[in-house]
Amino acid sequence: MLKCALLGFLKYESKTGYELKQTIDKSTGHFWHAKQSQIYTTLKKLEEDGLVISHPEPQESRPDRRVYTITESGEKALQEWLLQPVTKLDTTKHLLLLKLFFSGKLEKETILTQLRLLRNLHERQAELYKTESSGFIDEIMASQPELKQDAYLWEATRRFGELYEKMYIRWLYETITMVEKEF
Amino acid sequence: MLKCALLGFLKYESKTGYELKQTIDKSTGHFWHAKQSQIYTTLKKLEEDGLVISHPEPQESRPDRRVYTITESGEKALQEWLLQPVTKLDTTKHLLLLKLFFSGKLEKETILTQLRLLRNLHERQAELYKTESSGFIDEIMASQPELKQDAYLWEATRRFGELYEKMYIRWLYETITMVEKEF
DNA sequence: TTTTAATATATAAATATTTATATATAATTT
DNA sequence: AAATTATATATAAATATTTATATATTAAAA
Repeated sequence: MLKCALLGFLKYESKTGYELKQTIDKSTGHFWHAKQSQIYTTLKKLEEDGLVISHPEPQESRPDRRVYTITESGEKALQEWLLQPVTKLDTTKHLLLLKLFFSGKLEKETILTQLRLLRNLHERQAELYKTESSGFIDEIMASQPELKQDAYLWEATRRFGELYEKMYIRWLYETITMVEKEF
Repeated sequence: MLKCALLGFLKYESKTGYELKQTIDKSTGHFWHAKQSQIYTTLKKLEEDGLVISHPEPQESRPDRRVYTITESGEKALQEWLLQPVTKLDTTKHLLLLKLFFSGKLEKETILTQLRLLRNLHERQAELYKTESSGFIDEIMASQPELKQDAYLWEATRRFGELYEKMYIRWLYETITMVEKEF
């Protein structure tokens, strides 16, 4: 699936693996991330499949960069993927829940410390989503009005993160209270 | 990490790969799932590492089963893992969000159809969490009171699923409304 | 009563992902 | 001025996960 994500970004503009990593971290990072190494190997596979082409770009002060460009065949593959609807729930993995599930014999304080630690992390993350906030739709509509719909959808994914963190924090408070009372 | 999950289950009781698959599907499935093939290969690795041992159990009417039992060394590994706190947010992957992120140029109706389809799926899932509900804590406390704390934590993971689906559905309604208005 | 579906058991091959490592320059700190 | 950290570029090896396939019995449907 990372293949499709990379095609998605390259549709907007040609990029190097390094730049794609930066872009992903700042945009889809919270719902679709990738390590740099995966990006590089996936780009290679995309090129083998003819969905992108690359050319090296000499630089004076840095190692040469390899810039990837989506091909026509790549655009077709992207479009096909976009049109194919998602028909199953995501099966996500929650390490904290897994650990908690098996923590019945741990000390009360061990569990509470864990839950409070996570609460801090999620509260910080929730702040990030809020400050990242939605002002950028107006900016984009002023500078690149052809991206209006894109901007609304990007905002929707940010909003998901915001709601998700709120929900998570609420659950952590509930669960902390429960452990304090019942353990 | 599946290794640890399997150890967690085997700590309660020895099981075959097949049984572990059933157990996971009914308990941790919504926050930690695994394919049968992964369970079998992971059990093999656990045995190589000496964290479980297995013995074949002949059956008349079915192929022999191989029953896995946690070893002392496995219990130690499990305990170590449980005590090591989670210090990072999960980086989950949301296929719908990824697709939506790149869907700015699709037809309004294509996007709405996709979002409504997902809403149906999530509403069904939300129902499942509600009916699965929390009555089982009382049952367990009556039959196996030594599992009281375990039961409360299991219930907490179910509760997470319930809140998560509520949040997801709320976001879907919001997003559908936004697309109806802005596209 | 033959076929199909469900139960129970697993392996092989392919794909995806992470961790560790490598190289070279620029900027910053000691 | 030397050491450290950050930027920019990637590859190799290991691990995790999914998809496809295999086998044998029982129960259910046609």
